[in-house]
Amino acid sequence: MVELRADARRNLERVLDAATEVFAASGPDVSIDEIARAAGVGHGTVFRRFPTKDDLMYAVIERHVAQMCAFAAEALESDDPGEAFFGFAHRVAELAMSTPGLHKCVVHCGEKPRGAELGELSRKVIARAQRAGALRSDLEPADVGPLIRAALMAAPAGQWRLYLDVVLDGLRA
Amino acid sequence: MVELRADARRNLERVLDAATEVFAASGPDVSIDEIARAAGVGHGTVFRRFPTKDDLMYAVIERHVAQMCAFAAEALESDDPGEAFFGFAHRVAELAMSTPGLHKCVVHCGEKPRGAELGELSRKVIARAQRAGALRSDLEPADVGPLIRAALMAAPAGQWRLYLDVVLDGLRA
DNA sequence: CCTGAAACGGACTGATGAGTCCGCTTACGT
DNA sequence: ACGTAAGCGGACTCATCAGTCCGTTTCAGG
Repeated sequence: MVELRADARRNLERVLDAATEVFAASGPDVSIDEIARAAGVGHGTVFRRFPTKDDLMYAVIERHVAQMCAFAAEALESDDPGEAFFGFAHRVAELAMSTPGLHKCVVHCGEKPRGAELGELSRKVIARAQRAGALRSDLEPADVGPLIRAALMAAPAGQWRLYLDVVLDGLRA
Repeated sequence: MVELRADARRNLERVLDAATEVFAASGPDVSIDEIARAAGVGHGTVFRRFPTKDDLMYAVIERHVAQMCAFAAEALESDDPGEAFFGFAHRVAELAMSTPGLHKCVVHCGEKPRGAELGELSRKVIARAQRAGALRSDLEPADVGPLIRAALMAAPAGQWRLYLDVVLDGLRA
């Protein structure tokens, strides 16, 4: 990609903005047509930049996932592994639930974009908390994420903090 | 429905059997065509008995839900509300996870078939346990089901008992 | 048997959504 | 200003699936 023509760049931005908005509002199941309409372009234009719907979704959630990775990295700096884990969980949940639609996209994309990196960092945060005795150790670090995500996605509108609290309580050693 | 012709009755049974099997294997998203094929009938035949896909699904999960209602009724007899609730939760989970595909159907159908009845009975079991101080009371009885269901559905193949355990621990007062 | 109503099943419709194609338009270097 | 390659967008294909319709087959009672 040497250099985009001015109109191309403008449309690319419009598409990304619209996609972010629409995915945030309605989750991963919206059609490309809807996004194209919101962006004020033809859907051919969307597909030219993002060959598949998933490609577009990855682009949209990239920042989200990067931010979560940053939280994890930060948690690894703390010298109280237990506290670090619970703080991390709260921060990630806060970010995820600030735009539930986008979070569903993150879940939908699973390991693809920077998911692997996020998974790896989380695993470290969790394993460290387990080693410190702050977290029950009869489950794999890989089980913690799904449990929390499941609770968050099951929660009705304003209730997710309560649901998170229940699961985190259940996770304590 | 005065009396079904012999071939009609035979096909009806075939359809119900096939639908149970296929829904159990693949959850609520299978197509009617697939079920009809498994039953060895045309899909027109399926639609004649069950005007919509949901009608078929209701018919298939009816026993499932009835069984869960029975568990709830039984739990209400017990004179230890706390124990009754946790036993109920385990029994329901056991039944649900014995055929995860069907359980997804139950979730999909939500309140429709005897779901309302099940919801009402569960509510009583939960409220009783809360009154007895065995369950944290900062959540509504209606929140307990979703939390447990979410954990079960998030669990990988063999791990659901562990996930259930985490959530139930978090629910204790 | 034989006949009519019940049941059958597959062709058909209509909706939806991802991804392709190509004739027209427009930016931009010369 | 102008030629051209990059970009555009919508019509089109292809696949899937719920639900309808109707010509044909089969059951069952007389």
